This record gives sequence, structure tokens and C-alpha cells, in this order.
Amino acid sequence: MSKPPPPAETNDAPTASGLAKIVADRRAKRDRLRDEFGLDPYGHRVDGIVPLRDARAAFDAQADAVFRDGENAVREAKKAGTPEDQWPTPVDDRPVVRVAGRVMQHRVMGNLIFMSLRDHTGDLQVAVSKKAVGQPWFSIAKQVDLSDIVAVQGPVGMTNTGEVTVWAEPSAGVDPQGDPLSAAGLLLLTKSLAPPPGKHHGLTDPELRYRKRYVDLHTNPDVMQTMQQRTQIIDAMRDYLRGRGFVEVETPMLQTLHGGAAARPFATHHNALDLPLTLRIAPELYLKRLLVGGMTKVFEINRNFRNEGISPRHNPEFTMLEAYEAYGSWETMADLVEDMVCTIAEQVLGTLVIEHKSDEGEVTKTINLTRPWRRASMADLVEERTGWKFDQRSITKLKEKGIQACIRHYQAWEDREAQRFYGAAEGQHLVEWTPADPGYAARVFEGLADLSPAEQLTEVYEKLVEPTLIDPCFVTRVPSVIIPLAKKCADDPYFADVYELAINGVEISPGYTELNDPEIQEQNFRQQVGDDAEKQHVDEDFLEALRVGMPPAGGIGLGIDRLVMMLTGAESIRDVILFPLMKPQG
RNA sequence: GACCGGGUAGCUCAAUCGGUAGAGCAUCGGCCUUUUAAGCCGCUGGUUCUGGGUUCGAGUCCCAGCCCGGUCACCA
Repeated sequence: MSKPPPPAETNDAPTASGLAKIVADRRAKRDRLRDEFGLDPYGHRVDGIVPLRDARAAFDAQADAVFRDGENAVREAKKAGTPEDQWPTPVDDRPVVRVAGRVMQHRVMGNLIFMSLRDHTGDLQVAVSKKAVGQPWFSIAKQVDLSDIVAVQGPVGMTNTGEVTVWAEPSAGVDPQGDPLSAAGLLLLTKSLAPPPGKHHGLTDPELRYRKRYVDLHTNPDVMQTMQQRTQIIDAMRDYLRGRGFVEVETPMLQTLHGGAAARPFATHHNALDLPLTLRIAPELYLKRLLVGGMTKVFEINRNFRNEGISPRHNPEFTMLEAYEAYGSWETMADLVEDMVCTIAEQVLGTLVIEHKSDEGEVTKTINLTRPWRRASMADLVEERTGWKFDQRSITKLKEKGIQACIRHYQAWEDREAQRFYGAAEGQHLVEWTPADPGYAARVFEGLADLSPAEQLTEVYEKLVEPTLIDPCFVTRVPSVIIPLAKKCADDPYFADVYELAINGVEISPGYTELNDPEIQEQNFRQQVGDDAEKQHVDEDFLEALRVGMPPAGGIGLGIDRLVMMLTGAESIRDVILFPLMKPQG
């Protein structure tokens, strides 16, 4: 690569553009640190650093008051003309701390500098006084740029305006080789060469936020908090499950036969074996093999991969909890999920009433997790919401009369015939229209024409009912044809013995009474309808496992990302995933 | 994949009918020992996402493409 010739020496002012100039200025400061002050602009180990929150908590009002009184006494003695050797010595019992963080604000007031530092626990102001640190440290502090990382040692005090502040102060008689921070009072630990986002609005462009999460995290404290809460939620979940005797396991992510769900997989290849593999879409069939093997309570929290569209609720890789309990059922698992989610919410948020807020701080949605959670059949919920009474045995009637009437019904509610057909009380509005799209419900019903009754029921449920289920609701009695891995209801095999838990208008968790009859399982695999790419394959080894004998069991899946969204109020799944998938920049 | 909206200085945003691309903050220089969106004075900084086209003249209008967001489809 040939370098461009160096610019000719002229008297012209440098013509670098904004970005290039900022980087060049910062490089120059970095080089000055190295050459002029003999310092490493990328720092070294510093012991004893405490989180900024802890440093703030260390503030001692009593000691601070005594110290400030002492300083005032000195000031008065000075004013009164007392000889310097007779000035009182202020008593300073303020706690001394060592802190470090990224510089978010930098205010030079002549011979006193205030900086706001930030770490993962919050912000804290530090002050560097020329008198306290002397040269060259004051000059170095003056040159600090926004986004540099600095360390400060000194007493925790308060300013005249009441801000808790660490006042940089070297310790007397310390060997700089042994502990540079004690010797100097402050250190520049890392020079930042990149231009920081504006200090008022920060980084708001969603594209930049997701692409440069490392900037987003320290620029937007909300993001840091949400990501920390995500970790706390998962920790609480593990604690809960372990406390109930569940054992965490890891099953294959690289699979020769992907199963356990209906979704298109990511394909890959093992070179040494010349073997096509897929990334798992679900761990279900392996976890069930463990029940066959004799484990009775197992769970796995890990990533699933589905080669589907991306949306505010879908990321190609997402985190899922699956748990299985031998001798359980969908009911025992529903109890478990209900208790677990409440325990997590209490532990992490301290409340069961979750409020989602707009950027302006107004409450936009309230989710009440108070137990007991509602349990209702899918057909009942659909009828309650839309007036459509599902009847699996009157397909013709539904198709020819029902759908037409539904369409009329949703186009013009005054249609008396439609009201009579659905048995709704006069004037009763069964679906709340979305003002922006009043024709939506009618289109949903129009789209049912070519579907089977089971598909019709789930379609209406998913489009018109699920989005309205904000408080938790276990939706039961789902048509069994769409759930090949669950047992059928004993009283009506048309429905499966399962729940789908909806909270915040989305499905958070399915739970099954697991199918353990190998022959019915084989039939279900072979009878599936739909897209070949999404169909579940016949997993012969899994069938063999069932033939060996799997105890009756209950099982659940739980979408961690959606749970975190629900609990933290995030509107997009990308706001709860540190590095969501993005297309490379063009 | 379809439709709608967006892309202007490092960041956040303006730019009227198609007529000289601006502001605040940041940067750079100067003053200032209790500021905190510090303040005051002065100076910089632009391939208006990319490529074509129309026009005397395009950030603005037209066409194509790229990336982001939203809705739909698919799905959890």
C-alpha cells in the first residue's frame, strides 16, 4: 500500500475535517502524554478501585462538616493576617476512596477542574485542584477529554452546591513506582481516540446504538440498567429452579436433525466428518431423552436459532428456558411458571405490578402479575373477544355462513343478522377496534376461508385475542393437530393438554403434558401438514427413546428475551439483547 | 419478501416555492479555584447515504441501489 505524500509544509491552517481533526487532536494529546510526561496513555493495573456507587455511599456528613469548619477557620486566620505558621490545621477524617470511570463531563474553572465519572453503578463527580495535585498532574487533568478513563484517589467530600465529590489528593511520601495513583492523586488510565456523542442528547440513532453498543452502554444509563436486570432475571431464574431440585444441563446446539419446534434452521457443515448440521431450533427432544435416562427434573437456559424474519419481537438467535419434570403435567408446570415469574419479579423489581413508561415518563401500560393468573380455553377466549363460537364439527356452516357473517359483522356491527348469529347482546362491542386500522378484524376473518377449523381458531386467537392479553393468562385447550409433542386432552382429543401463557400481548411460555406414547408420537410426526422446510422430521432415535420409556411428564419453554422485555418495559427485543443481529454496513 | 417513513458537521437537529447548507453541544485558542446541560470571548468544522437523471441552478424533484426504523407476512 502506498501512502499518500505528506502534506507540504505551509502556513495554512490545518484543513482536516471535523472527524479527522477530533481524532488528530486526541492522538496529539496521547502522544504528549507519552513523550512529554512519560506516561502510558493506556494505563496499568490499579488496585483498590471501588464502584462509584460505593464511593458515594462512603460520604460521611459529620466528617465533611468538621473538615469544612476547619477550612473556614484557616480562611479566617488568613484574612485576619495571622502568620501562616500559626494557622490552625483542619481535621480531615473524611473517608478516602479510589475510583475510576469514564469522563462524561469535564469543566475547567481555571485552577480547579470538575469531572463527572461514570461506571456501571452510576455517576460521581471528582474534583482536581491545582493546589492539591500540583504539576504536572493538573496540566494532565486539564487535557483530559470526554470519554477518557481516569482514576482518582482522595477524600469523599461535598461541594458548596451539595454534590458528593471525590477530591483528588496524593498521599504523602508514596513511591510513585509502587503506587502511581497514591503518588499523583489522579491517573489517566485510557486515552479515548474516538469522538464522543453529544453530552446532551447522547446517542439516540437506533442504528448507531445497536452497532456501537459499547458506546450506547456508557452513554445511555437506561441501557446499562436493562442489561443488568436481564442478568439478574436469569440469575433469579436459575436460583429458583435449582431451589426446586431442577438440574441445569447442556444439550447439543449443533444437531444432525433439528426438532422440537416448527421453524427453518440455520445450516452449517462439519468438515472432518463431511457432515451437514443445523443449529438447533429447540432443545426439547434432547431434554426428553434425559427423562428417559432417569433424570427427573432438568432445565436448560441457552440460545436457539431460527432462520426466520427479524422484528421487534424476533431475533434470529434468542434465549430460551426449557424445563421438564417427570410425573408432572401442564398444570404442575403452569403452577411452576406462575410462581417462578412472580418470585423473579419480586426479587429483581420488588413488585408484581409492572409499569411500562414512555420516554417522557408517562405510564403507557400496566401489567399486573398478582396471583392467581387467569386460565381459560382458547375457544372461550375467542368467543369472549369476538363473539365467534368455535365449533370444530360444523366446518361447512362456519365456512359458508360463519365467515361471511363475521366479515359483515366486522364491517358493520349494526348487522342484526350477524348479531343474532353470534348471540351477542344488542349494542355490545366485542372487539375494540384499533383506531388506526378499523378494517383489521374484518380482514382477519376474511383470511380464514381456506384454513382448517383448528387453524381458524388459532389464527383468530393470535391476531385478535393474544395482543389484548396484557395481564398473564394461561390459554388452554389448543387444537392438538398443531402440537405434535403434547398429549391430547382426556375428555376431547381434538384439543391438546397444554397451555400457552400470554403476558404483555405476546406468548411468553408454552407448557405441555408431554406425549410419551411412541406410536402416537410417530403418527404425529408423519401426519404433520405445512411447509416441508418447517415440518418436524421423524427423529427415529427420539422415537426409540420413547420406546425405552419416558415417564409421564410436564414441560415448558419460556422466552427469556420476551420475559425481560415484559419486566423491563423494553419495546423491542433488540433493547434486551446486547448485540442484536444487524446487516453489515453497506 | 411487500408497503410506509428516515439517512444533512463528531453528536442532536434546522434549511419556506428548486436559488449563498445553518444552530446548539463537542473540537481548537483565550479568561476563570465550588462548577454540574458551568459561564464569557474568538476560531474551526460539510462527498447533504451512494450512483444516475431533469434543470441556468438539486439537500429539496425523478429513477436505481445501500442501510436503519415501523407495519404486514413468517415465527416464539
